[in-house]
Amino acid sequence: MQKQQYLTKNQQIVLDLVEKSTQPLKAYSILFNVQKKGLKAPLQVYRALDKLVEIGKIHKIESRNAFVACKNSSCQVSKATAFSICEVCEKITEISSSSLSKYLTDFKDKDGMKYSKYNLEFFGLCKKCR
Amino acid sequence: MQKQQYLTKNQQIVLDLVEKSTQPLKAYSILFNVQKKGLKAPLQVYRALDKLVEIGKIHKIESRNAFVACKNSSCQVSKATAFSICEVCEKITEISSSSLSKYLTDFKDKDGMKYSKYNLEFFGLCKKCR
DNA sequence: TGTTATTTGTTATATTATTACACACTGTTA
DNA sequence: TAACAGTGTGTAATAATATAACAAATAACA
Repeated sequence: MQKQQYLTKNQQIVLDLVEKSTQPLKAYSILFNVQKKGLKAPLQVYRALDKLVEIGKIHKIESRNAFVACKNSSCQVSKATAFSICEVCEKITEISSSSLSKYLTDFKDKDGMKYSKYNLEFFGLCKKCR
Repeated sequence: MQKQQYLTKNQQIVLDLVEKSTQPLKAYSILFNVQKKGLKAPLQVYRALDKLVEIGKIHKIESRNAFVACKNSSCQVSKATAFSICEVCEKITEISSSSLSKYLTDFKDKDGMKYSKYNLEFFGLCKKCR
């Protein structure tokens, strides 16, 4: 069997919700919102989220246990992510800076080790909150 | 009242344990290990961890919900952290690269926004696992 | 000594995430 | 076409991670 080409029903329902949201959503908030669509159990949501993260449609904000849709339409795989997080209003923005991603993708540590993936989270105050 | 100068008993117990460990520890594994020393409840551990993270003695590996002692003895505040994580053996190393930290500390986004703190996690395979 | 902030201990509970198992769907291949 | 492999689904139960709320103890210091 080939790798899945299209999203399944559950994955599409979850993705639609996350894409509509202007801010990151928590898993159980997603669950609450999709219960009318038939996803009754946490696992149904987590499975959809896992897949969507794997194929790069959404990202997980690790420090917040929350999920956002990937804004970068060409993003097929989630292997280089960077976010800015306002510590007051919790506004979260995906950073797309080619110089930053180039710097980090090329980064080698002391032992010359190169990494296949990274996640970066910046914290500070957004414009409004300053 | 002045900012706390020395660690409290609970904080010291938790720090000692985390410093002795060669790998990151989970909160409930810490709890299990310090129960003989009188810390019986999760909250006692979490409170100590919060404080230790705040003063930079330990860092949290967000993607793993685990805690490591800071290897950098001069690290007083935890505001710029970077780790490498092996996705096979889960070995985690704190990266101390002055060029990396300079690059990230100086990083400004499109709007010219500068951040006060960041956390970076690299994923890949360590030497042994390749 | 009285005041204030911080820390502690305790119980209960909230939040986040996974295990386990039976079954269904889809395409491959023997 | 029947067996199978891989993936996805539904469900219940439970594990793992983290916080709320409150009363009491402790430390700093005017």
